[in-house]
Amino acid sequence: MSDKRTRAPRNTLNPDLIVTTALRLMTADGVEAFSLRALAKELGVGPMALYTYFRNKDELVDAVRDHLLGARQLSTAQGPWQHQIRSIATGLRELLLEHPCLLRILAGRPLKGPETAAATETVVRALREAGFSKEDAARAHTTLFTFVLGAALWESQMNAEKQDREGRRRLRATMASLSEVDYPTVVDLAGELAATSGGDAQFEFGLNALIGGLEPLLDR
Amino acid sequence: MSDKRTRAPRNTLNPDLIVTTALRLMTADGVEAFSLRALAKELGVGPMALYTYFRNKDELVDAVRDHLLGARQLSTAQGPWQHQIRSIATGLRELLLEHPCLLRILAGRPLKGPETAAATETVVRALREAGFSKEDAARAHTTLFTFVLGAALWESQMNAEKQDREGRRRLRATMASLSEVDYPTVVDLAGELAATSGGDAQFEFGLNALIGGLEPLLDR
DNA sequence: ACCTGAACACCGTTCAAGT
DNA sequence: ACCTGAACACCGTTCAAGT
Repeated sequence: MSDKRTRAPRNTLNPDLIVTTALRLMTADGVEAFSLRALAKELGVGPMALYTYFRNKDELVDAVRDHLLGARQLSTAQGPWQHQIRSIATGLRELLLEHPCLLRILAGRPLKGPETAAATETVVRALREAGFSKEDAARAHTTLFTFVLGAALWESQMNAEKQDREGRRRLRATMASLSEVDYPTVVDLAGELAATSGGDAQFEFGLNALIGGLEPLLDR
Repeated sequence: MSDKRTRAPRNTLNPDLIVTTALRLMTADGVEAFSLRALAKELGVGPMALYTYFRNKDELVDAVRDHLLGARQLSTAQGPWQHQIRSIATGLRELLLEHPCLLRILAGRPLKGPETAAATETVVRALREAGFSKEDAARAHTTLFTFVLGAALWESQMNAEKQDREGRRRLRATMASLSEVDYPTVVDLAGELAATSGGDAQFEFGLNALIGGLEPLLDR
């Protein structure tokens, strides 16, 4: 792609092209492997060309994050609050699993911007309309968000580990190495615990527990 | 400390010294800033000296993680299952907040080893003795773990952002920039939402909801 | 305004070599 | 066994300079 013999023409670049290409590289090789130099080479320009559009690497990564958060349109589920927040949470998990790089970006830096305001609005409005207090609605929202983040992060990591057979071997070897004397219950539940490393059923179990635990707050 | 004039004497290094020093550097400057070269300089040796004890950087980071996970002794709380798992979860959160680098390590790679078998044993045993099914006990355990991970990760990041006044300014500016027309509920709950970015109360809210949501499973 | 090349101060890791 | 120095193939970013 990159033809280093000629100077890149003017306006080869624009923010959107940069972000899209960056996302492609991150998806292919992972966020940790992503570098400005590799991106520049892919775009057929020198590394410094990127600095016309982004002040530094962090800003570019933030732009990729905002691109992904903005692309997916929100669930507009109606009905009971349980159904509404379940729908938002499920949608967020799907987005995060579809784009592991987004997950890593979120796990690596705080959200400073209004990138998630729309999702937050839907969640807290559903809760407020259902009758939750201001404080409970706010706390429930963030609990939901951090749960989805943690669950997706863990699931994504375990999926990555299970990609190669070496990883699967390590996981099995670890379980087999556990002393039945020291950890009798863990050994007894080995199969069940292994099944919790990901999947829809595991996520829904947690989500159901969380939602179920919020219901009593309405009676206060 | 590092006296580059003379050759480092034999056995200046040992795994424990390396891990302890690495942890100190990570705590001071963050995991992302941590490098083998900086560690070697701090120890007064060449970078390659470390390779006698660890195959590569990842293995050393894993060793730091295992060091931290092994150091803290587990809660041995007795009594109702709710109290036992609450105690484990609270202890894990404290450990993670005390050592943000551990949090970043856990968020960055799967646990392959039996590092957390003791904590898992306590949780699943408490649940099994309370009458939960094998599957529910396993799922509840992982739900609890991922919730603590996500909550601590988010809290830790928001804390970091609020460290410097620039970060606090950004957070306030973000909230102020939100349109009351588009996000009326978010604007209305601005104060309450800001209060959910961390703290014991926020964590306990989520933990209570989760535990409360597990209770009905006992009646099936 | 938009892209470049050279340079700086870093990385992790391999390889061959000292003691 | 334990530590070294030189080298390789990378980084992000600054600075001065082209067009």
